[in-house]
Amino acid sequence: MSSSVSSKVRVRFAPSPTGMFHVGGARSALFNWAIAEQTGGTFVLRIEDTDANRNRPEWTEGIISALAWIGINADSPHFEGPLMQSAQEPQHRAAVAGLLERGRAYHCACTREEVIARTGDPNRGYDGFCRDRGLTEGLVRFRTPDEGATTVDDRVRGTVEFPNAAMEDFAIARSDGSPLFILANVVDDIEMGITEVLRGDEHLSNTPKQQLLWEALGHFPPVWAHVPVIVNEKRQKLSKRRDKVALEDYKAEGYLADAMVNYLMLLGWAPSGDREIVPWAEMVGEFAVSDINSSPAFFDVKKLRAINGEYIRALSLEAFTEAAEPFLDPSWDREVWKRLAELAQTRVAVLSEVHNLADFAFLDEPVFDEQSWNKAMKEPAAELLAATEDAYRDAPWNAEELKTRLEAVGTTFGLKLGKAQAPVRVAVTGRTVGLPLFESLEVLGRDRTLARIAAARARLAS
RNA sequence: GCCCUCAUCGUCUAGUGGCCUAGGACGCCGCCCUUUCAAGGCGGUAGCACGGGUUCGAAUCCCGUUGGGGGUACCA
Repeated sequence: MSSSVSSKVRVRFAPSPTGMFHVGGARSALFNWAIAEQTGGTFVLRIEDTDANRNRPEWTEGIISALAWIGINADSPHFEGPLMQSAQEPQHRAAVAGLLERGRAYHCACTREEVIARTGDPNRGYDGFCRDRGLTEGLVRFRTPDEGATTVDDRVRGTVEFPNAAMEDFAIARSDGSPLFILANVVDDIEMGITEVLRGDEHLSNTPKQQLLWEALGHFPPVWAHVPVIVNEKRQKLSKRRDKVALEDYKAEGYLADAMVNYLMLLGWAPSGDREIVPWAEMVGEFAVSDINSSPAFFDVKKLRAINGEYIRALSLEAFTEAAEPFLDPSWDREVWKRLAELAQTRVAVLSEVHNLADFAFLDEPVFDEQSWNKAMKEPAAELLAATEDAYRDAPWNAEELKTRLEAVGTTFGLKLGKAQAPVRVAVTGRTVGLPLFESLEVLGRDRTLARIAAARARLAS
């Protein structure tokens, strides 16, 4: 067997471009990226596109931009690729030919029905019928050992033994000669000099087969690390169909990349001490594959939201104002938005929430939330609104003064400010909760404020 | 069915035989602050799946049970 002379760490991330890039993949990529950065090694992106009819070129672009979003940048010196697996087909075929030649693999012409008919057990795997028939066509199977066990040394699971008797002679190439995932994956890893394979747990049962392949191909297997899957509230592996898993959706909702990265790293791994909000550079410094948890982790959006909120609040006002930009209506006056941004920053957990918080300032008239209206517009709302309108007509237009005047109005009705402000808030913003009222009024301006109060009075009267 | 695997508050986790009366965070609840809502501060709720061992001593080691998850394609 040959072994690598170089001690340079080479990891890889090998998604198949068959759908939206999802959070589980993102976490695996992040773990690999952390290893590459920490060791000064290389992260190779390989697109596994051997299943031609399930691939679409645009998915590849999506993967690259999604990786870039979470900081895995193609311009980094640690980044290599993307390599298309399909381009490696000659090497795959050569490997199959070599295995065939050395008797490590053989052609098989059995159909599944025939195998079942022979074994009488649909659950049992292939029975090895064609092993020594010397066929020259049909799919290609790898000859697995009949006895003993294949031992996989995994950095997160420890030593895992797989009895060879339970391992069927698995297929490595289709009848048309095209390579199958299990083979192509190994050949590529060998070609690319991969030293550590960190991937999702769902591949653990492929590992003994792949390890056999590495050895049969004349190489020492890499260091394996299988990270637990991410599950939904029902404790099942996240699925593209059932669960909200697309990284892009989270981005579109207003999750910050840094927050997403921080959260994803916390799924199955923890920084030292009682810390959770940790910048990437620090996490890279202390990340260790052997510290990764071995039990499945639930993707908890509530926690993600909380972390995102922390990151949003940690932003400078300028950065926040800018980050929220994609979530604002194009028609909104950005100067007005700038005055509102400061008030909104502590009140959103995801950026998309700024829209409903700020919209009142840009609409011709507020959109009334019925529940809010019914709750706030009770006695003596009509009179209070009238008094407020009067009090505001000649008021110096600043938040402090507006507050003082409404406070005075409230007093005449025996109401504290908390109660007195409710009808005014609903009249002006349409909702019972929102940004601080007097600052909002200051931004809105006298004319629009008075007009809205008058409109609400009219609506109340009818 | 078979193979593999996992098991600490509802959730993510700390914990690697005595520091554990099990720590932190999210969530939830309460209080304070307060023009609503947040933010912030303070406090509370809640957990070692079960049963056997090993040991002076077990959340930590071993065995079993139960429960969960993954795999079992001429998919990746």
